[in-house]
Amino acid sequence: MIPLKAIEAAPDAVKANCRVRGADVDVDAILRLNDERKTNGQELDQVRSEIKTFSKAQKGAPDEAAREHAKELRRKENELAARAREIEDDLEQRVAWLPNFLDERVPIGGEDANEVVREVGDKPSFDFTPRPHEELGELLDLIDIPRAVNASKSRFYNLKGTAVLLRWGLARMFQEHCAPQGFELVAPPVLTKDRTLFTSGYLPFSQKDNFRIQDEDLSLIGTSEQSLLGMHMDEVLTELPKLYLGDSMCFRTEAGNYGKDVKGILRVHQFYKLEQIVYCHPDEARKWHEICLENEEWLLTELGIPYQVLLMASGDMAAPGRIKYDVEAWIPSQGIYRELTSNTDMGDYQTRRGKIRFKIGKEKGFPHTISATGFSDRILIALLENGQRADGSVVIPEKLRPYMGDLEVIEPR
RNA sequence: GGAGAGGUGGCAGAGCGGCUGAAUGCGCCACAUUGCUAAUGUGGUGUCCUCGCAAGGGGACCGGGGGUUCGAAUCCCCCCCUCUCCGCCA
Repeated sequence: MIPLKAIEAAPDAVKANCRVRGADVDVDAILRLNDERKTNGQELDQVRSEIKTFSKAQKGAPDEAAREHAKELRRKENELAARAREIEDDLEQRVAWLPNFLDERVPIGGEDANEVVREVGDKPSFDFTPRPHEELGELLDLIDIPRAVNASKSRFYNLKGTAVLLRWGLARMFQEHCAPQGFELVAPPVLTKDRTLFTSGYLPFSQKDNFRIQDEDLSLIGTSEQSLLGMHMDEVLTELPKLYLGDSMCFRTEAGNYGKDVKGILRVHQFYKLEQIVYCHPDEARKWHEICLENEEWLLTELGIPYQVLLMASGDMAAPGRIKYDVEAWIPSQGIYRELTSNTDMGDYQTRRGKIRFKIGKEKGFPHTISATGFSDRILIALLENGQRADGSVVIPEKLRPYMGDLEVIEPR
């Protein structure tokens, strides 16, 4: 949420930001409404003040003329109050659509303007044609898509046997790495109300991305980020940073992605994710943004998965973001890097929306938030494909073995 | 799902039509006292909107929304939430 004061102070900067981020918001209308809100509010306060002093002078006895006068004041008050509500609703709606300001490091442009920060790891070379993960998954009895489709619909999958152990093992491994930094596990509700989605900045922007429960003010979360922001709405935090690892299933409609990545488990309606959520002092946001990225990279390095880090361009970032890194893993069957994790610094955009404040000593303000994937089920794609051998078996990375009962290789059944 | 109770400041807890932005206690801050700590005393201690250079002024907020009234934290209606008992249940 961009505060009204900031819009008043620098309307041109807000307009420029909208232009760069492709947001169609009428900033002048906001300014006009804001002015009207003030003048209308002043009249309202004036009338209310009159009502107050008048009724205070009343001292019990209600005479006819006095009543008429008071009723007239009340009529005026109702009128002005109704108008105030209209103005505020309109204003709120419009302001809600304003995207966050960008960090100065963000490259301006579309997908093509994304910058490769670094490439890490050696891409495996195979003396056979590497199989795509969905084939390996079937061969090794790890992923059963047809039967999940049978029970649900397309874009669902059954994770089976050792694959579930992989998920658990990875979660444990990542958690053990992050815990000493202060990250605390939270397995939150996967259904949240609209206000929570608004706070995290998913509403009103991506209305269609969440599955909605009929006749309820509840939607399935697309990421535990949503729950973990809703968690602290209206709170005044007295300690920062607050570091969480959100453990949850995530649900996405993938509306508008028909025909895209239909094979395998890259783009699905439901998946598991361990998410790093940071609430921190504004001065520390940059530091934690980098730490979260290091954590993501740590895991991939430990697993020997080649990856690249991308600094995302303005056009490739959702409205709440100030700056975002994506980490993409090498996918041998496709011969390209694909997004595995995503790490966004939201500034105070979300905490302002959710009225999440901090008060530490004499200092008050809105904490900054960072949402960064730890890992999600997508990592299995990279794990299987990069670890595969000619016979379809998959070698488990050494560092992961302790979490897998020392299992070294997953063999075809 | 059925029956009852309740939602007040950072917390606990009064108030149940005007003198209440709200008693009292705890916490917190400042000052005083004090070898240190503890204890004690005095004062202060919410958020938001708005006018003002400032000092300061006006307004809103006692779960949310509507209503009654000259006047509502207090009365009425609707919704949400919490607790207790019963039922059901992984």
